[in-house]
Amino acid sequence: MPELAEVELARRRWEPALGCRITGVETHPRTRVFRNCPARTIAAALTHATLTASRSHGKRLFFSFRDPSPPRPHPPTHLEMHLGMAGRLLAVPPGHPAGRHDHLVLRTDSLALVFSDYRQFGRVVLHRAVAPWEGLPPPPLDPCFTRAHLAALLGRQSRRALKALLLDQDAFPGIGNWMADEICWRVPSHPAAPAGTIDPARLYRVTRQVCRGAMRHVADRNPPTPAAEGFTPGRYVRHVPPRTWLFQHRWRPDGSCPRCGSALARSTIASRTTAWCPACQGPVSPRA
DNA sequence: CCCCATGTTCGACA
DNA sequence: GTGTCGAACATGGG
Repeated sequence: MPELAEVELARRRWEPALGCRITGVETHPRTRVFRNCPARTIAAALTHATLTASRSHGKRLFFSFRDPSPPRPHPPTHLEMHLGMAGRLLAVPPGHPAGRHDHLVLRTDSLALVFSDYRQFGRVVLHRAVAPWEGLPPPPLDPCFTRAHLAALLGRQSRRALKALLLDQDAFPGIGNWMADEICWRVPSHPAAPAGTIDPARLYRVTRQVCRGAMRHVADRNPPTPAAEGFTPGRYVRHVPPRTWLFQHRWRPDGSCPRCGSALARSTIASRTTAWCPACQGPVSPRA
């Protein structure tokens, strides 16, 4: 699921509970999403706390909580989540029972907030610190992600394949496999082309276009919660980018380029299945 | 049974 | 130090 727009959508799904007090916390009896942190520690930190803020940063999510009890200054509580390959955040009716793949359920009076992940590649990390998101590299839609910043990236890693660089979360936080292909296709440039051969201004424009478009089509058009009362996880709708995007064609066995109609090529580049248009982007990997 | 999957991490290796 | 690659993680779908 989750690249930056899906992650932002996940954040919005929990947003209706802003200002709500957590009345109870349930954790899956056998889960690895908390990694080394005992589930009891998570539950203890969040029970009776109030959800005060949330933010998404690339593929990371942060939820901030205010502790009720001690009036003493103490380290703030932040919950960081990563959705891995199959993680989802849902808001369901308050009494909704935890399902087989629900690893964390935060109960409030009006909603239950669920972290669900059947593959368990996701993770949930408890931070007891001030602003754990500080110092992270800027995602493409961050004001700090400037043309100069991108040009410096391309210069520093000029020999790396463009796709490998796009997938590097220290360089392009929030870009994943499908957005990387979408960006290469729009530049247009072969995914294996050395980063140093790419025009920084062009890549900057296309990267921002794809990120903004993904936000519009995926995060903005999918409502945070289903409209109907008595909703269940299955009632969530799913909007994806339109057919003018490579996204809609990349997995079809007979997929063709939405720009020129040529048959798409598919092979493994940067260790990931990659789709591209041989006519628009070149049939083989160019050399530096 | 086989293969694949919008991700990250770790160890091996050129 | 660089950069790449395969395996592992756990589960479901074709």
